[in-house]
Amino acid sequence: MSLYTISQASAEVELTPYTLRYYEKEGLLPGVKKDSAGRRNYQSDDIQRIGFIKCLKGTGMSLKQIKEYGSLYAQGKKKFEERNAMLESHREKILLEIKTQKKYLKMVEAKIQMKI
Amino acid sequence: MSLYTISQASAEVELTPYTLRYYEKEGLLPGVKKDSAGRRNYQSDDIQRIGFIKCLKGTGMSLKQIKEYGSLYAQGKKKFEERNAMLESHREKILLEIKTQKKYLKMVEAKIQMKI
DNA sequence: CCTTGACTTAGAGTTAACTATAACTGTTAG
DNA sequence: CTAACAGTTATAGTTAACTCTAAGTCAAGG
Repeated sequence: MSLYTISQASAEVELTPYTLRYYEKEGLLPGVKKDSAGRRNYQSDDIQRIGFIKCLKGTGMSLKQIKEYGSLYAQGKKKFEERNAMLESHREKILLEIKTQKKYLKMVEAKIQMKI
Repeated sequence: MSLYTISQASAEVELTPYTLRYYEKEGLLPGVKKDSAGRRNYQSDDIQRIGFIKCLKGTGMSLKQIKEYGSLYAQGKKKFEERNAMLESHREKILLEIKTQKKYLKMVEAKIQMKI
């Protein structure tokens, strides 16, 4: 099925309908189609987009920056360099974050081993 | 006997004096000594504690839970089991988080490779 | 003695990201 | 036909974690 109501989309992407509307209102998810009664109809393309938003957000990008990324994306080829630079630098951030998490993991494990 | 003023401690742990006072007010950092004029004197032990708070916070534990952990810690041996269970489950959370970050990293890298 | 500056407290303000409410509308089952 | 239901909007409220302000204290240097 390629069409989702807001509650189906909500279940699919594991975000509440509130959050989906909020993301749209904030401009993170432009162009969601609506039916004749004004109800949102999420396409599988929208689901993909939300998936990537979750990825960026889950790696510490703010909604503001995600919106910025989306806007570059919407501007197509001419903003390709800028958009990719953004992803590259975000990639570095994730790598660093993983490194930090591993360091912290060691600290927690050391504390567990202490047995005091 | 290394002693730190709040601004020295702030520089040492890379948290603002505001944040240090806030943590103390919230009960995350009980027992910080003060001099005769009422000014905080952080001991190297306090610096260690703040380091571990940063570790827990940096791995997604809420200040509320960190406070809870600290309170178990303060109750010594009798709460050892409970405290260690908390760390063990937090350890699992970190492992999962690292896994998720790696997945997201792959997604970002895939997007970079797309070149579109 | 006086000013400067680093501290103190209580409490107010800020920000991000939701989360909920109220009032309303169109769809569908009985 | 109508009641329940799932959606809509605009707007208000919540939460976590700071961050700042105001008013005051204290010690040291000139």
